[in-house]
Amino acid sequence: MDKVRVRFAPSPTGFFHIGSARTALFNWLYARHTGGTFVLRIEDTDQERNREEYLNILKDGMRWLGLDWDEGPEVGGAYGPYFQSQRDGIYREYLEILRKRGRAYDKDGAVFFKVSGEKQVLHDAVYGDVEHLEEKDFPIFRSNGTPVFHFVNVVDDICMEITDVIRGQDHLTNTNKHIELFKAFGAPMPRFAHIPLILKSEGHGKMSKRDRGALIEEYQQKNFLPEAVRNYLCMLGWNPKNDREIMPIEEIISLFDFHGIVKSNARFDERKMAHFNTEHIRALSPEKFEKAAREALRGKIDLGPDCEYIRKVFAVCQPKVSNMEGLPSMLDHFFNEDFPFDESAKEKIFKKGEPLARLEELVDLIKRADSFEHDILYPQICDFAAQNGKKASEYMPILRYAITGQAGGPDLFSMLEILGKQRVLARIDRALKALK
RNA sequence: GUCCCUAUCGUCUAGCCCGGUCAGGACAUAGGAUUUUCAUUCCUAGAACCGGGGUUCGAAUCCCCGUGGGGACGCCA
Repeated sequence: MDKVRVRFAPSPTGFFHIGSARTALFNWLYARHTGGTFVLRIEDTDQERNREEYLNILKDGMRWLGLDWDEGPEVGGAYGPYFQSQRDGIYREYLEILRKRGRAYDKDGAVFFKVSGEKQVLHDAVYGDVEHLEEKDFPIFRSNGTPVFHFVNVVDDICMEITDVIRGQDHLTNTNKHIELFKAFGAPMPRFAHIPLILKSEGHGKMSKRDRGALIEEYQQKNFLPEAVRNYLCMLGWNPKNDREIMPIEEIISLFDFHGIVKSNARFDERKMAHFNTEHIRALSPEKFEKAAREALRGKIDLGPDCEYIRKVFAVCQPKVSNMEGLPSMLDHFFNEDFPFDESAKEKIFKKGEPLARLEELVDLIKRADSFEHDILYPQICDFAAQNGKKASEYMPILRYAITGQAGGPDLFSMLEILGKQRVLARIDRALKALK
């Protein structure tokens, strides 16, 4: 069997849509699974709508998702150029072939392809055999002289020796036009594999640009883990048939094939996406977590250079983080003694009892404590509460609030240990004054 | 309107090809347990074979017809 060559052929006329991203992903997976070549080809024949910035967003999004291409813009390759706007000469040559064979004719200043009038059968790797009749001749060159999608798509797939066309199911009936063209050129037909569409999480139709979660840049901005987004996208329309979902990409690559692709369209679910993100964050090594956290905190909290303190802070926070968006508020107090006291948290803590009185009682104990180690201070405070005939839960929440300004967060005693006696006492003092 | 695809819990899905399992997993939801803080974790529960015909001893699984959902019918890609 020939070496697999697949391509992702977006047109840079909009932002990087989640559906496009998944098409790119499936192509990439198949290339990596088979040891084949992943080509990035830019279909920029519609001059009206193409914009340089969209191309950058696309390339940036693909790199972020780890979808590296073997041929295409920036990396080059033996089948270039990889921009359709630069392949005009090639399209003219192919047009001549069709003219000579009597399959192309002029009409209204445009050039039309003459269809065979015969029903074509597509042998789709996912959907099986699909019969369809293309009834009408269709334009292949516009009256302004530029070639049309169906034509350039097929010509390029022939020139670039694409073996497998993996694309959205919205192209299923278009494929008929493409089959006609391949046959008219006498070119070998690639294998087709259409993949189901991603539907809106609510309402009708497929995911559109305006839907929440539809653009890859949203996830970049919210500091989702790219491997989490990629993992979730893998499971939308494909599955390994072994009940596993959270998986390293290497495992997915080794398992990926057309057999696992589902035929019915999938509804996007941002909660499940969030779950994948949380799982991937928790699974990060300390080093990778620190790297991701630093990225998420850039411009928000100045951490300074790497040090033991930062590593400890990250270590207690990582198991509590569900998404990187919440990280700045969770970490703020570790790097800022003037941290704010959260109002809604205050309400919750002051709802019953006399938390400030309890806090004052703790001051003495903390002053006398000769160790701030988690395993020593923890029982001490429990004992202290018992001696006073109170529950430890009357002391802990207000202490947490005093030293962090929040009602939740990492384990209290781990934080006390990291902060140390002086800072804790100063914070209690500050809280006592601020909350009176 | 014409054509094409599709149909299992609210959602993503396994099972279907090669009929026989209490129809399995995950997210979400609701309870509970543990953790004298916070969260995690764990357990449990509810929750589906679109409808109707057929074939068969037996249908989620095969066939037909409806219905629902999606897509394509551009000098967009």
